[in-house]
Amino acid sequence: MPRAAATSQKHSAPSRDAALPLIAEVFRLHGYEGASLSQLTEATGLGKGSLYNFFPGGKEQMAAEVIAEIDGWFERNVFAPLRDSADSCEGLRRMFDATEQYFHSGRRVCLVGMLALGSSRDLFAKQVHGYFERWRSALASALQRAGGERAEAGRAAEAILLEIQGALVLARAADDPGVFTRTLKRLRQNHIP
Amino acid sequence: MPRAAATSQKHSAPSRDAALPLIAEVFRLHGYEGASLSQLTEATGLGKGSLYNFFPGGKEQMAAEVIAEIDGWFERNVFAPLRDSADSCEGLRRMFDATEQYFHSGRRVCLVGMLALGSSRDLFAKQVHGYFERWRSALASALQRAGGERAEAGRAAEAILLEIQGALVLARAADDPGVFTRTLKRLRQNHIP
DNA sequence: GTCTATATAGGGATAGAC
DNA sequence: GTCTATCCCTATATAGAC
Repeated sequence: MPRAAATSQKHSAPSRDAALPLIAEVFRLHGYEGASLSQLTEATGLGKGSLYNFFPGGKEQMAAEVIAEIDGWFERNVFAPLRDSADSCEGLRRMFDATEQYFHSGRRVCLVGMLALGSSRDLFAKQVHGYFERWRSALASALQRAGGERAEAGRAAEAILLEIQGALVLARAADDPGVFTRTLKRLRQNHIP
Repeated sequence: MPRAAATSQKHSAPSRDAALPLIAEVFRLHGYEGASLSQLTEATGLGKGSLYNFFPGGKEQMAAEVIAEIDGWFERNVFAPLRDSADSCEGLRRMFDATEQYFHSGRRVCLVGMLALGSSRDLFAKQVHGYFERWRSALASALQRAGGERAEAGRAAEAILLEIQGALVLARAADDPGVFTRTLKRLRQNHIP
């Protein structure tokens, strides 16, 4: 990626990949169908023309690229550490830290989970499926190396993922991020010796 | 409710409260923003005129009444048994049975959870909050009567709810209802002696 | 009460000037 | 590459005939 250091200041024509996180936030706030082009232009400071120049496929392409970026972030900060850390407990720790950070301690929803539930689910089914499957698989690998039996590690990985997602739903429903932080704390205690 | 026995056959002008479940299903399939009046008219067999005659507040009122109906169903089939069963384990069993049935063993999403995540969350925040809080509270009561300490029962109730929600998200994301049934099975084993 | 027709607004998307 | 103006469509909602 041939880009210089400082990304622009959030208003006044940000570059294409500086715009992606802003687009992501609009989707998180309003959902896929709920997000309108007007909101997208306002959030990015880009006119419709520029948006369609960057993303000829319109909203659908924007969402797809947003998912891809999220997936990339998790690949670097979560999946890879889980798979590659020499000390598997260190991998788990990094997963929990990154997760807590990414979801802003429960104040930020999971866009991928939202897309899984929403009406747009079929549009992005493959990406959504891949994201969770790669997370589950990397987590299972770490749990197995931490001393678990193979089948049991797989089940535990699934359970942990689902608790994270559920905590995000409930935190939002109760308007209490504490649900999320409590859950992560409990997961750490249960799975990191 | 002054209504006779048999509700109409799903097509050709169902009555107002026969329409509600059909409306609910449209919301579940397409989300709140994703659901259009055309889809609502098609699913119910009612013209727009009739729909607005029944629900002058439009989509928002329909969704609100759908949530109220869901809430009522859970009150009767889940919350009340949890609170009132003489044998608290019997209450837990009835909760898990009703939950598995309601969500069609993981093939049906939780509309209330969806609304919690989506852009419409502020519109229905109070109802969403109330639904989960009453569930949590009833469940905590049962767990406490089953022999748990008060604070611990509260935490366990929160954890169970969140696992159910997370399982629904992941089941949809993975397109594998088994995630949900496995989770419920595990929860039964862990909490029903 | 139920329908058809219509009003009005906003959606996504494109064309073309700059 | 970026904007403005515009296209077409579908959305929600309403009016009025029956």
